[in-house]
Amino acid sequence: MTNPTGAYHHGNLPEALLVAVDEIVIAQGLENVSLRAAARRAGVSHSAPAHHFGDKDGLLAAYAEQGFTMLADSLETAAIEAAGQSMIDILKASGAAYVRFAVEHQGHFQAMFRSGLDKSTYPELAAQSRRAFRGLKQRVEMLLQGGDDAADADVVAAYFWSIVHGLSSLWVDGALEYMFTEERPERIVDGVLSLPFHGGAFS
Amino acid sequence: MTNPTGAYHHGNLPEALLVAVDEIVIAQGLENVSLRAAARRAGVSHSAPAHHFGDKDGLLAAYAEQGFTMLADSLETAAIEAAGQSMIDILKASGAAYVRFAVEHQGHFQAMFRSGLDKSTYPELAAQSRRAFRGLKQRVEMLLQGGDDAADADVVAAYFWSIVHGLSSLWVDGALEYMFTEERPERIVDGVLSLPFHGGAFS
DNA sequence: TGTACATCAGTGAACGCGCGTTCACTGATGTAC
DNA sequence: TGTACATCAGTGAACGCGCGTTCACTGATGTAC
Repeated sequence: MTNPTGAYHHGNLPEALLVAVDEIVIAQGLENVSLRAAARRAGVSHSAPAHHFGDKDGLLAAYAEQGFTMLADSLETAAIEAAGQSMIDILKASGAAYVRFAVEHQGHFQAMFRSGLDKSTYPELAAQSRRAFRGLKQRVEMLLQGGDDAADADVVAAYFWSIVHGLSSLWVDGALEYMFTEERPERIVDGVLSLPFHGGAFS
Repeated sequence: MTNPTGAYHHGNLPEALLVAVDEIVIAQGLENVSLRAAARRAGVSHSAPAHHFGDKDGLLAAYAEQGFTMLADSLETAAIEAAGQSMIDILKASGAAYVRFAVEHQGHFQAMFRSGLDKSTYPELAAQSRRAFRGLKQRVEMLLQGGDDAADADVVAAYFWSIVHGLSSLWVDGALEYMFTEERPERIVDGVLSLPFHGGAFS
């Protein structure tokens, strides 16, 4: 009887704990996430999280998986909304969605790539991360089919992924703002996303 | 009289502690660095590190600063060695040096961008990070001077930086190998670094 | 050549804290009959 | 309509651990005279 509503049963504790984790990562960093801190924020006893997630890694894996699910959904939505435009514009929209996701869900983004979790231990986490990447790669392959270049799809996919992941990482870690003090990050990102297939072999 | 040589004075404890930090980050992750663990590895008492670095953040800041110094030096060396080649090739060599640094010094790379240290508290850290970035930016500006495009130097610098930083991050976090299981990361990186100014406006 | 002394480098005990995990438990819910 | 019972959700005490930081200290070094 310690949670906000006064009820013994929380109602949706797993979800509430994931929200708590997100708040902690944003406010105090990924390294300060703990089962006890999440429980505190959710207003339950310190041992409640283990009941749902097993252990600390289980909690982090669920949080990261939630992130990959959201990212994959965002990329899908962006591609659908850009349908009918040129392949280059569809890719630009996907890239913008990737960076937007990273910035709007900085906590998830960090957990997804930096938690050091072994994906083979968490099959659902692995599945969602592959789903997120698969969409990007498919669109790169569609772009290449239109061209007359014998470009390597893996290399071009890695090229595009590096750009959007690099922008995301630099922004999330404060490096973009630190190095371009007079620019709004949004403007930088928009400018960069116009360059990848500019001129040359891909247009 | 507890250190390896049996001497009370260590000789070069600050440097030995930075080596210890590096080993810890590589073996156990950035989040497991502690003053006590570093002291243990260096074979000194747990309170010795504070004597040289003040507190934990001081130790991490010194480690990150060492990283930026090495990165700036590497980029400088790469540019000097590529002197005489085309601006595009000089940039490609710089990008390769950036990624090589990140992979060969994964511990430093993580501390440099992910430690969450406030650079205004550590002026030397700030200075070295700016020095590293300045070289990259200057070479991008030299490339643009040669072209007839009114490209925005900040945007092109961010573009190039995103690519090399994205490649580095994805590699360091294991994502490159996870997503391209049949490829050697070296081949992916080499391929990607051939694309940025391929064809079009920059050639 | 020796001695006094200042300075620097590292020690070790102590403190309070937050952590992950375990476990016997209790409260709440839902279902079979 | 009620009751017995199984199951699920969350509690709270306890454990051992590693941590950052402080502080009075001791050992080693170097320098002035």
